[in-house]
Amino acid sequence: MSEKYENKEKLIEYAKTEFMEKGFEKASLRKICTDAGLTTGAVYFFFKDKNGLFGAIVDEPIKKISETLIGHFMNEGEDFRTYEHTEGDHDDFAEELIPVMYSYYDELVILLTKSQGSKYENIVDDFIDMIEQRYNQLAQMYAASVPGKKVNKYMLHWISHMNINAFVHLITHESSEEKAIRLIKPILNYLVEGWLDLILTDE
Amino acid sequence: MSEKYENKEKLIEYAKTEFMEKGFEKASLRKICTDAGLTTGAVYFFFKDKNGLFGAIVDEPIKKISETLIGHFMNEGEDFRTYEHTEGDHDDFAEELIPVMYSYYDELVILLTKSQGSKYENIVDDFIDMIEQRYNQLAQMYAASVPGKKVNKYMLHWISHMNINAFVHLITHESSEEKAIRLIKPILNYLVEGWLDLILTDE
Amino acid sequence: MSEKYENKEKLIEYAKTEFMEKGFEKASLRKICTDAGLTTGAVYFFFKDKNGLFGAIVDEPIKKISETLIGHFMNEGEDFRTYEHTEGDHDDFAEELIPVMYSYYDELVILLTKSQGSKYENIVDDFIDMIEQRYNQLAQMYAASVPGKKVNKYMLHWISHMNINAFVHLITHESSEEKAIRLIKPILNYLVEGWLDLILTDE
Amino acid sequence: MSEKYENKEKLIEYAKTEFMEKGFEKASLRKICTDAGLTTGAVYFFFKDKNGLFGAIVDEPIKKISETLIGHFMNEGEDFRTYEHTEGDHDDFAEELIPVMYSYYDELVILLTKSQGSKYENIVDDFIDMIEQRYNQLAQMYAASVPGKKVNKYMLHWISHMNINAFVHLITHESSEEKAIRLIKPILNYLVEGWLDLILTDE
DNA sequence: TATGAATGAGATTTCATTCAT
DNA sequence: CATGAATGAAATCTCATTCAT
Repeated sequence: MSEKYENKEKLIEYAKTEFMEKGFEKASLRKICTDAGLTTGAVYFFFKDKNGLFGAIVDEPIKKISETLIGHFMNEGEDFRTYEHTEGDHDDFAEELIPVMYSYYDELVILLTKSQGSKYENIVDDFIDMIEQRYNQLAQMYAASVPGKKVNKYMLHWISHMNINAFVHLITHESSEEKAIRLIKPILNYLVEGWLDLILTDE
Repeated sequence: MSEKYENKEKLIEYAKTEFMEKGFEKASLRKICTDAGLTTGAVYFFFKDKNGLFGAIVDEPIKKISETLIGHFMNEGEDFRTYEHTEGDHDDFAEELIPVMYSYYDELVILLTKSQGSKYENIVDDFIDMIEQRYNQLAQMYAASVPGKKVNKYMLHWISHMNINAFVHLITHESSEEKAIRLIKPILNYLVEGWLDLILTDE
Repeated sequence: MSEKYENKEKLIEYAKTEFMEKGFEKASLRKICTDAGLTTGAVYFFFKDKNGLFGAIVDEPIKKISETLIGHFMNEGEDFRTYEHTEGDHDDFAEELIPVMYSYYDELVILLTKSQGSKYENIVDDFIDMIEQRYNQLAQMYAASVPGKKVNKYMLHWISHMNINAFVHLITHESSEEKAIRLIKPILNYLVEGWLDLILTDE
Repeated sequence: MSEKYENKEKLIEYAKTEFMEKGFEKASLRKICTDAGLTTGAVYFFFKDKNGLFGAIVDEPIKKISETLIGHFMNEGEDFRTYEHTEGDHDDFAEELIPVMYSYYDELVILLTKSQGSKYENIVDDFIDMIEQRYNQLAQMYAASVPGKKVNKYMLHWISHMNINAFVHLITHESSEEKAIRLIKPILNYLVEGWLDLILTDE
């Protein structure tokens, strides 16, 4: 039973190494298989194709992170009454997301830095889109309460980009989860200071 | 004289198109040459290799931008007496850099988004390094004046990253130079607010 | 009992679809099995190999058609006294063969148009050979009665070819049995007109 | 100069052999190149792909045959006044077409019997279409002159098929041009006897 | 200046088939 | 009765690069 997925797991393991080293595009299936002691065709029994093998590595982390993002940014639903996020909010968010991220450390680094050429190459943009929608809601509410102002779409997108990027930068530059948590909090607070002002433009 | 490098220029022109479409890695030299009405070997007369051709597109913009960066961040030399950068500073910087960037619009977009696999794939990091050194000087000075504090290297790097990224994001999302200038100023001001605090950690 | 060969039948059914779509060569056993809800190896329990599976589809129609051909062209045995086939003869033959053919419509279309690469790829030639032998008998008799003439082997083969081809063309271009019967009769009559003359050459 | 296309010609030569032996589908480019003393990639310098290489063999014969067909079946244009083709007509046609065909003997045999899987696999149908159009004109004229009759499309197609097939059968069964000419004439005469009657159906 | 030819290495993918369980 | 795993061979094609001319 423990042997059942031995080779599949082996394949995934060596794939991680190869993708990490060379990136999706230049990674060689032949090498992965040889390293795993299997023949090239074996990949195609377990996975649909090269993207499928890559997916076997990154699909779960993507799912978990998406869920966390959705849970945090969507669950508050329609009934939030204030756009005043406090420091605590960010701390909670960080304390929820960082552990998820660091439990898939290798996988995430691969996904975020080595996916070019794969069908996941735009995954960061997807994450950005997710939070951008929420930020847009907040911004629109705020704009409605400030006469003569409207939401600046560029700034909204850039701020969303910055937020996601803070996490991407974190995991790609700091391998310790503990340190990561300590670093991300002030960063989020820094980013939140004045962002609403930045986002509003004269009508 | 104008005909002398006709073919070289043609090659560069079609290379831009191809690199823009497919990225460095997947771009086909054969297609570039065919499109230019030349044969494959021609590239190797004018350029060392694929990277050389890519360089013919991006070397000049890189040089100009580096000069601007150095000019702004280094020229002040040792004699600056204050870390208090004012809004005007950033505006000057933006008004100097943006025109340079937008005068190489296509080339820069290629460099910043399509260079993976080329020897320029880490160019953004190089830019970051350049400003990071200067920020480090400022931060060290500031730290020296605040007892019990030292510079947090991670934050320093991240802030540098953010700054460069603001420009990268700009040129890859806003094609109008005029609008770009209007957008970048509040962004730089936003970023500068509180960054020194962020960068200092308890010793 | 009806369930016993359920999977075997399922396999055959999906094989028909696949062979029809892609032809023997390009048909994928893996796809057939997947479609049938089974795994690749299953084919090799029920059938010897790919050709065996193909045979499971076409063997019965081949047998029935061969029998009809033999029955019609051989049964008359040695005792026919005339080479004068009348219209009625052909009508009888057509009325006997067409129903057999159309009761295996799908199978026959597959056999006649999709068997390239299989061991059945020359089946039409086999059918031709069968009737060619009989035509040869007739022709030799006729030749014997006409001084200075001998049978032209090429013409004999071509006429046989035409006859079989009339049926192949029919089933691959007309799916209605009723119409098929109406069409084949004048065709056979057309073909029989003057064929004996064609077949004889000056010695 | 005589060496200029040496390798290209060599490639074509060995391709003929390989295609003839195994058919388009199963033919191995690798083998063709090895036999020609070249590497696999060489094919892709001279030709677009496998179909391109096949085309280098069969394109010219196809063109010549099409021209002959068109010349014979189309040139008479609008001014033909009778549908009564005489024996001489067929003889002329045969004497024109057969030499063309036999001057591309190998190429045609490959095209007609080994093209399955290539983009030429339906070439025979194309030829049939060409003459079918002309036969249709003749048949419609004839039908117009016989009250209560109309053209039977199936018969029209079948007759066209028979005519083309007579030539296909010829070149694939008789390698001598001289004999071919002697054989095809009576065949065409045989086919033309009564074909108009066959083609007309009661309205 | 550039061509045209060719290399050589490698890429992903597909497939029928086998076999222990 | 059928699975699931894996093989092993081959397939087409693409590419940057080289080099004699």
